[in-house]
Amino acid sequence: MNTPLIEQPIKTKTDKRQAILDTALALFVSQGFHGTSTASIAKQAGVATGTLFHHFPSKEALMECLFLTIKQEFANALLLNAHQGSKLKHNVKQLWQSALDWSLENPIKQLFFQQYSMSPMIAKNVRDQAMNSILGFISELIKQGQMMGLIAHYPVELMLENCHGQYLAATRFFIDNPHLGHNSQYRNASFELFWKAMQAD
Amino acid sequence: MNTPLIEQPIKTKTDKRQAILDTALALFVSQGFHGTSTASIAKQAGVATGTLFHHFPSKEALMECLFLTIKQEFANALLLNAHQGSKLKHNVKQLWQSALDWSLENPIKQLFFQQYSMSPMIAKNVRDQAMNSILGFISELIKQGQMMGLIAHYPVELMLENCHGQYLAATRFFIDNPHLGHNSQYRNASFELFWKAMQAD
Amino acid sequence: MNTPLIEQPIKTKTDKRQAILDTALALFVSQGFHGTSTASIAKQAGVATGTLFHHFPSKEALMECLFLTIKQEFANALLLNAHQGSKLKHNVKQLWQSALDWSLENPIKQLFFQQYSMSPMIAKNVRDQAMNSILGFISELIKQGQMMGLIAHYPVELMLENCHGQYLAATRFFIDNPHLGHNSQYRNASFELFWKAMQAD
Amino acid sequence: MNTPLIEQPIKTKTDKRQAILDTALALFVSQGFHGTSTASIAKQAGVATGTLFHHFPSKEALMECLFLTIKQEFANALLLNAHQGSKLKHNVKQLWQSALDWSLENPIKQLFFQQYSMSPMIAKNVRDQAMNSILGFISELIKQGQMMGLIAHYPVELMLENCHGQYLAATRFFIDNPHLGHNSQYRNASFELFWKAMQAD
DNA sequence: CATGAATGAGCATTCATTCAT
DNA sequence: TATGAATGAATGCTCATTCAT
Repeated sequence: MNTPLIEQPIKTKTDKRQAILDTALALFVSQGFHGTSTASIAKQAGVATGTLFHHFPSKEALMECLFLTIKQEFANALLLNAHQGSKLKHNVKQLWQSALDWSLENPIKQLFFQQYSMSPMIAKNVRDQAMNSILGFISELIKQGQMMGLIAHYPVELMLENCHGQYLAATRFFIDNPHLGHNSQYRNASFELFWKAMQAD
Repeated sequence: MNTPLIEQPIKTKTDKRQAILDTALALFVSQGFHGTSTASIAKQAGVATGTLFHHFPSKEALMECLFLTIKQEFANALLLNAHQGSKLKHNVKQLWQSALDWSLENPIKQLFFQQYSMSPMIAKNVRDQAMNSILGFISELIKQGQMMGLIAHYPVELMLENCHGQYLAATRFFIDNPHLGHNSQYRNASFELFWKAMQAD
Repeated sequence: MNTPLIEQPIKTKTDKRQAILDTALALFVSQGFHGTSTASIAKQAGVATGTLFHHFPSKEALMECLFLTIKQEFANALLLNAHQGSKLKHNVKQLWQSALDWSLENPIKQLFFQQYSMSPMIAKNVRDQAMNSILGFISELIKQGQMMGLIAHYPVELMLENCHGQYLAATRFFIDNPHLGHNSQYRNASFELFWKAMQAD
Repeated sequence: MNTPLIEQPIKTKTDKRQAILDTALALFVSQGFHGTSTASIAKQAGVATGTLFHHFPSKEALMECLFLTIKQEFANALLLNAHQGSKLKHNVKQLWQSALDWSLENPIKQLFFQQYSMSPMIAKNVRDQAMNSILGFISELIKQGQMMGLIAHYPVELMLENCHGQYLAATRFFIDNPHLGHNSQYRNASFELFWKAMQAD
């Protein structure tokens, strides 16, 4: 980036759209969806109110886009680090760590999930779609583990919901206690709790 | 107004207050807090708009009252059935079953928790207070179990959060799949997942 | 109504509703429906913006109410002065004069009709309903005249539309030229044009 | 951009201007002036939003241009078929038929007149100008007929307004009842009503 | 000439809350 | 206590118009 003679804040078109998304994320998390006016998003993003509606047909659509974008980001982070080693437990632990890492590196986005993953703010079909695309992958892992005799034989849907619940609980804990986020005792404990629930006896 | 010859259904003061609470519960769950206007609560409860504000100083206060009332109801249901038998696992299972039962018998109230237990709608201190009053009791159980060597020695706060997460996951599952609510295979599975996570090796 | 010690401008509930209707009439005529904001109606009527929506569910509903109210007023004025004499032409002339008089006494309301009677602003069914309730009465007169051999035998619907068209033209003329409104030469001419079209040869 | 080998449908400048006018006509009639956004006109005309403003300085100017263009078209159609025969009634009938024909062949444009000829949408001077240029011609016909003793001696301005009113009524009727548009009984009736009003006794 | 992203004033409507009765 | 008409600030969204490319 070379220093221009005169500092000019130039925003490309993509920048504006992204600025709106970034600002919306921050405000939705800190003030809630209804507590955040479209005017305040636009203002803080440095664009006109009309611009928001040029890029997103409605406030709800903006929220939906935000949700799907972040979910995808999370899914990418998980898959990127997923090793297909021969030891299932090791693979699962890797996954768990990646998920924890992502949430610690993106605390705002994680808070966004905590608040909106189950809220009626986001249309049920969008929620389910996003969820299934990730949990579908976990679902396969569980079935595979059961066939190998490494994972307990409980109904898969129940186990999936349980995985999700334990993951949300763990991130909630680490975000409320950020100084423990890299404490291996706590991180291992969180995984062990999870794994003990899942493993075959 | 003279005394009518024919008895007319008269709502006592307490009735009106309760009608407002009941209606608010139903509407907050189905339409969300912000999606529910005080006018609609009053109308559906069969009272005037002003009446709501005679009983509750504000919409937020009404929500807070609702939240605390239901939490207390839940706590009462748990404690009522809590046996202090000698076998810890049995006691815990009893507790788990009571909690599941309550959520199945009060699905609307459970949905209310799912939606609002972690939402910024309810002031953090109120949320924490309600939570600790119940989890305080669970916390004691865990410590006791650890001392007896029956429960794994992970940090208690982490375990507490995990308990809560697993409970929310289980009720979410059973409310989404009501026909499995009394299927003992699923109910036992949900407890086993939980207990395996908690138990000492 | 006794004189209060201190003159207080008190508006009863009905007053406010009526003030809104009156103001809306004046503004819709002078600035058009879309050119008139609900805020300006409320302000000029001396009420809060919310009050307008307390009495009318929407701006369109306000317009519809205005339209039907004025149409009814017009119909009442016509019927009030309708004599059932034995001479048809005399009766019809009486009617024509009453209609002209009403429009001259209520120029704003007449302008309202000129602007909105055929505009898509008012739902077609509302327009037709209002129209038929008055034209139904005219329709009977025409049929009766035809049976008596006093009115030409053209299709009734066509004659009705023609009556309406001539009436609008006449009032347009007199409102554009107010000084001729009571000039009997012009008034008689307007009636003669009309009657000659209608009469049997 | 190099010359393409294959001919591609290219819109010439005039095409785009005309496309905008055509689209505006259709939309103004079906949705009203205020109900039609310039963006929607541009989109449906297949041009960019900015293009509309290259051809017309404002939405109002577009409307004015549309109005004058169509009025001229109508005037041309009338004059084209106007025979200057020796029998006045025959000439007038010819004119009436031409006018009816034009309105039946151009129903959208006729609806445009019905909606906007008297609306405050179009500046009064533009309206009057367009009107007089045509009615000036009619005005001459009336005076001529009066001098020949064929047309009744009422004030000319009143008769002009009456002509216009009857014409609007007739086209309204035929557009609402398209199947009668070529029924000679109805067409003749519409003329006879008109002519009887005008003719000298 | 043509484009379409950007603008920001303006609008209809909502809603928690008040208060005279 | 109970009522419900009245309030007016706040909000999501629209749209004619501009301008850099």
